[in-house]
Amino acid sequence: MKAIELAKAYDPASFEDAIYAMWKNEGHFMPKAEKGKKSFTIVIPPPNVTGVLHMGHALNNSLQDIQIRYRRMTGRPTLWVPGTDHAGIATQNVVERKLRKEGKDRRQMGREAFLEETWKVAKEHRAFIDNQLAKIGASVDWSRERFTLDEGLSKAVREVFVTLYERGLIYKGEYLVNWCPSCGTALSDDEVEHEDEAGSMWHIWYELADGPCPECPDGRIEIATTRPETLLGDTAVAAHPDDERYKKLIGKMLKLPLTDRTIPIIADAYVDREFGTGLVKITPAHDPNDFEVGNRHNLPRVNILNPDGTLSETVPAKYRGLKVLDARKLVLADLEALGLLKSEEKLTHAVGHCYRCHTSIEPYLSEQWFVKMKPLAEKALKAWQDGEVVFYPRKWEHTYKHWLENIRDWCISRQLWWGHRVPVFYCRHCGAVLVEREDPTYCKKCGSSDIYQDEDVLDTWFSSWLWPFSTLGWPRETADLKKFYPTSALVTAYDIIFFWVARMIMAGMEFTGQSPFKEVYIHGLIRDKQGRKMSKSLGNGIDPLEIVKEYGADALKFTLAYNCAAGQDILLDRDSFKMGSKFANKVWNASRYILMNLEGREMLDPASIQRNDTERWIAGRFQDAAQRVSQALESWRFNDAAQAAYSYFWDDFCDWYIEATKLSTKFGDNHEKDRATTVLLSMLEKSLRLLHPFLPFVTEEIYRMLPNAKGRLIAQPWPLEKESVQDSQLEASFESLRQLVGMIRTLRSEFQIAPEVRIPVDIRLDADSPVSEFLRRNASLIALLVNSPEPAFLASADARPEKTVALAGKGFEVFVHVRELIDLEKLLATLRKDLEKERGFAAKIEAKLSNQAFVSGAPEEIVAKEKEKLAESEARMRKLSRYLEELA
RNA sequence: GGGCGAUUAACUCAGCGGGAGAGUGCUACCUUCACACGGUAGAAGUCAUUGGUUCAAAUCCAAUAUCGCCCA
Repeated sequence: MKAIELAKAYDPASFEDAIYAMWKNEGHFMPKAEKGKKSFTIVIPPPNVTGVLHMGHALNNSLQDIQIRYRRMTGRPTLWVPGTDHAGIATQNVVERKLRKEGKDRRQMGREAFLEETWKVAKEHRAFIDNQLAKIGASVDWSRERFTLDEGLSKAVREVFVTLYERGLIYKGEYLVNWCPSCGTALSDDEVEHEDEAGSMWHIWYELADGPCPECPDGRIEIATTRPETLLGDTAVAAHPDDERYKKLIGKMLKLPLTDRTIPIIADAYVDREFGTGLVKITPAHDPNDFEVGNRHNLPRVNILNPDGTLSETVPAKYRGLKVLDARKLVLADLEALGLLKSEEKLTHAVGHCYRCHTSIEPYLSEQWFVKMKPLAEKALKAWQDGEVVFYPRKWEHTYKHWLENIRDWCISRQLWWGHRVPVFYCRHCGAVLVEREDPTYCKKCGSSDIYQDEDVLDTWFSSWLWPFSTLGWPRETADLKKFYPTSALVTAYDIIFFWVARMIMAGMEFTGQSPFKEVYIHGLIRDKQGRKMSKSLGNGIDPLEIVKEYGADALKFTLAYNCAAGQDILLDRDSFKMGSKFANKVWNASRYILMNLEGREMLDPASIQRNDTERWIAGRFQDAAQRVSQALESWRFNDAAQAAYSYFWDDFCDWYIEATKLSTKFGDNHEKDRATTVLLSMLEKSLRLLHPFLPFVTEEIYRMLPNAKGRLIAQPWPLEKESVQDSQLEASFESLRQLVGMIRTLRSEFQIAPEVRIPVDIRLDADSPVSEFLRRNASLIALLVNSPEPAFLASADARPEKTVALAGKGFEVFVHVRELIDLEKLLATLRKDLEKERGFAAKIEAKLSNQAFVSGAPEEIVAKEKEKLAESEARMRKLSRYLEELA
């Protein structure tokens, strides 16, 4: 063979793009048809089409990619469906902002022109996101990429809307909804973020219309509110029916301040007698609870707001057109002037904000479309109870359950243009409501063709909740749907369990009769080292593409996986990614070393090869690692998987195995060199397969150079063998060798013996030592690893050689010929310290063993282990004491 | 108010019943063999506090404190 020269430094930028293109062009991302193998499918959580992938996406997609690559290698037909989400509000905001900069306005443009513009922007952004996914190495099947506004997915939305309508689960009605005055649309409850804000509780006097009376000599009552401007929409004041203080006032009328209206005092059990004065102003059009009270008492609803959040025609002229906060100031000032403002106390209270633009949400009375959620939620709950869907970690199932059990109807109409238009038509002639699978051209009821479509669009989540099956072709019975649905797993962060995960399960149960995925893996969020969420406003975000540029996609992926412990948030800074980068570099250089030494070597027939101790040992370590990685990935424990791979490759493969092979490759004869090289190449090839899911690019790049490569690494079988090659005897023997080498190295280091100084070493084997054969057999290896001439072996009865420093091993002693090189006092101190430590250890075990409760209570094997530990410790103490005596 | 998590080495975190671990950082020595993005060796922790269960507790239970998240 010829030597193969890899570049001296690992430089991911020089090959990652080419490798990705190669995988893609060769069709490796598409599922292979394997008979008899169960498919493995993941649908990507679709990012917002106008968004930019942040570190959270990088984590999410890295984890999916690791799973997908692992399952693909196990031979299952594996599919990862990519795609994006049209993100109604967010996208419309982006485009409107852009238009404003150009001096345009969507209303002037008209719906059609606006949508055309939005499609253009969406397409550009989508290409950008696709590129980002490719950069981080996501092995998604691009031929199946979907967008929530695609024709097929829109069909699914239509089908679902009409079906739910037919089943009586969709209705239209005038209710209080969460209104974002800035976005100009209704939002669902889940789209409102509550945040504590500093506010005030104002106490206001309401005067009785008929003046003072025996029940209220003061002629006025006190109410408290955090939103004084809404008093303009009050239609009653309520007290608890059993509240003795106000019983006699029920039915009396009040002058509503600042207006010429009068409102009644009513009784309703909703009022909390303990709170404030026990009297509550009732504003049915601006508070959810008041809305209910209003319904019970048939109160009028006075909607004081316009859709843009300014005060409407229903309020006195001076307040009209003011924004809520300005109106509040003016109302307070006017109340003050009238002597009706009793007091103000500061408090903090939770205020709802729009999850897209962060504007304060107003409860707003309007006509909207809703989905009746109870029946859907029941099915989703049952699916979970029946074990059809399992969460990793399990704790998120509580969140899921709690949300479903307390679910409220879902407001699905949005006052936007960008999205799936509500598929409802109205007849101008007879007022009929037409909900059909195809757009009607005339009214089915009266035959008139004077019909028009609802202006609103549907909530984006109304299309994303269908994602796992709509992407596979539903409602058509496609081959993909049959083969890949239900999908295997969903990978997402916990912040969208409500928005998305629970709703997908509901939709899956309702429309396909099964849970859309079997497993839900919930990972944490990425935060900075101070634990703060990464955000644009804080400027503490880390752009995954910059990390890819600086360290490579493998470093990004590996670092994220290594730090991804079940259910925990991940705290990172830029430097954290050095970890993955260093590991990739290590893999690169270990491979470089092996490949650069192929000159003149010949590959031997693997069947003819006799493996030496180290080679059998590393094979065992490899199997152990493969097993641990597999198990960890099967149970979604990414950090365990990454750590097992890491410590195998670095601590075992590089530090011991490769080092040990130098004995053969540097000092062996040609046949021995060929033999060792053949084994090395085989172990490297297997190791690359094991590492591939975590470091796909660098492993594939190296694999291309391997003389023993077969095709592409991405398509190679997962290297876990069924038969165990582990040998605990061999493990233990190798452990002794490591101990022996470690002790000598420590001595050299502590007494500052230069590395190039070769020091002779004798090894005295204990009488019954189980490792004597092993150590004798590996004498040359020991010599190589500690830089000594080949050690001489002594029997237990042999005398200690002169002028040596003694070291106590397990089953052996080492005599190092360096007495004249070292400081006697220091050596004595070291020995005393060791002995002291050993005594402390032995004393603890003795105490345990002399405790009758322990001996009788603990399992036998534990007691036996303790006895063995004590015996070992005693043997070591005997050796150490002897060394001290000899020195004295 | 209800729920969930966290508290382990200077930092970021694993471990979750049987002698305290990793990565980074730190110290010493080494640019000689693939890697200084390296090697070898080392220092570093009353596992938040207080009780309890157990032969045995960082690990299980209870309370407390601090921090964080979700829901109302």
